[in-house]
Amino acid sequence: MENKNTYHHGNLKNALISAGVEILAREGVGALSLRKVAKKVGVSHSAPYAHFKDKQALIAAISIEGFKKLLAELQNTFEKYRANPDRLLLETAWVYFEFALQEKDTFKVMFSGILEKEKNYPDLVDVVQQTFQMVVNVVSICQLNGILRAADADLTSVVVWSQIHGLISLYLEGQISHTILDNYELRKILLYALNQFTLVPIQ
Amino acid sequence: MENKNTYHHGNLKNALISAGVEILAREGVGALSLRKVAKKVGVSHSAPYAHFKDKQALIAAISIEGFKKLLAELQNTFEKYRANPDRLLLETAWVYFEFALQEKDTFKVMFSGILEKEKNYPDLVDVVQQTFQMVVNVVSICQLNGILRAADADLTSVVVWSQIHGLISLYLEGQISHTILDNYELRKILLYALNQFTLVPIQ
DNA sequence: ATATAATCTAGACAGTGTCAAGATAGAAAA
DNA sequence: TTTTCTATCTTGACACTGTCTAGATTATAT
Repeated sequence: MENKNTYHHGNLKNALISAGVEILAREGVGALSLRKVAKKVGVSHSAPYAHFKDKQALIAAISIEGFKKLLAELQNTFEKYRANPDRLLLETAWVYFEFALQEKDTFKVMFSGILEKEKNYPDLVDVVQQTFQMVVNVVSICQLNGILRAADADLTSVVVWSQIHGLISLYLEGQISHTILDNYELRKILLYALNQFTLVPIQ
Repeated sequence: MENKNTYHHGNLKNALISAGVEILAREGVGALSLRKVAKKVGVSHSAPYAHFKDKQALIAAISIEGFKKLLAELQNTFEKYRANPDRLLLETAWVYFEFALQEKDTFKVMFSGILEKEKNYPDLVDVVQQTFQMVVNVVSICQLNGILRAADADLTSVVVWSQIHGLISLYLEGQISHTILDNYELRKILLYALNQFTLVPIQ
């Protein structure tokens, strides 16, 4: 995947992260091991320790990568729909859904509490905070345009985010019964959920 | 924990499940291993294989135990508040929160997608279905009493459940920023969330 | 150029899930 | 009761895991 001729890889840290993301996509979170990541990059099994304190640190880096990608897509959507606040909310939520569906196992890693709370990864906290800020931005615009109630934007954002996150999480875990999924497609369910929050019906 | 004198344990299957639950509570999901569970019960490292096909099967059994406990508490709450539908919704959600907070890692195991969807555990599907049915019951009563809109009870239940589940999940993962948690306690946030759904404000 | 630091390898260790072969004991059949 | 069968449990092995140490290699700074 990278230049492997030299003793020093040159870009090992990023190569390890990419390899980890690929393994997540191809084989799932259960197959993610430091040794496999190292082998995939063509480096010895303990080479990663020059760049990551432990496995958790690699997972944190992968999470950061995931959040950055999600954040970028949220920003795109924001620019695209900021003039149409009624669609902005739905499309923002939908981007979240699409990310979770496409990067199923990366999403799982990002939110499944593998990382212990004790250790704090400042860069991760940063990008999570930025991602949440995007939700706040969307909520704020919707409030200004009479689509959402004018309550505390932070509080509303947390609740809206939870709604979206809970829905896609339960869906990914297969917890939403098929009898419901047969009657309503995912986007319809999302729409119904978001319409609980809106002052004006959106579609 | 059980009679350990005889060669045959007598109640090994249940003992293994209990030991697993204890390890989850004491050391967290990262420390849950078949060998540790076996040692805790005082049995050889491969004795569990007489009762569980593999580690996933033990985890499924632990999940079932968790859902049964959650279900029992939901049923208690239902009986307690069925005459007060305005509190029923809140207290049902709160029981869900309390379970997740008390049995943090069991909750994580129940919902963190460790179990592969391919393998299906009928008993697990059963108890999950029963748990969801409790939500439907609560939602139905609330609809009959004009607390919730009279829409499809299944659809509304999925969305309400997602809201509750998303909120406590993000909280447990530490994703809800401290600036918000400093301003609002968890129950207030939950209340605000549920009031998005209700026709009449609840408190 | 030389010293220092960053990067990578090789080997080891304890712990893991899982399988195969065999020991033990309770249950069923004779 | 004795015999057979089957469920249960032990022992030993295997490949794989995360992590540590010691040392080799290369880049960087003095």
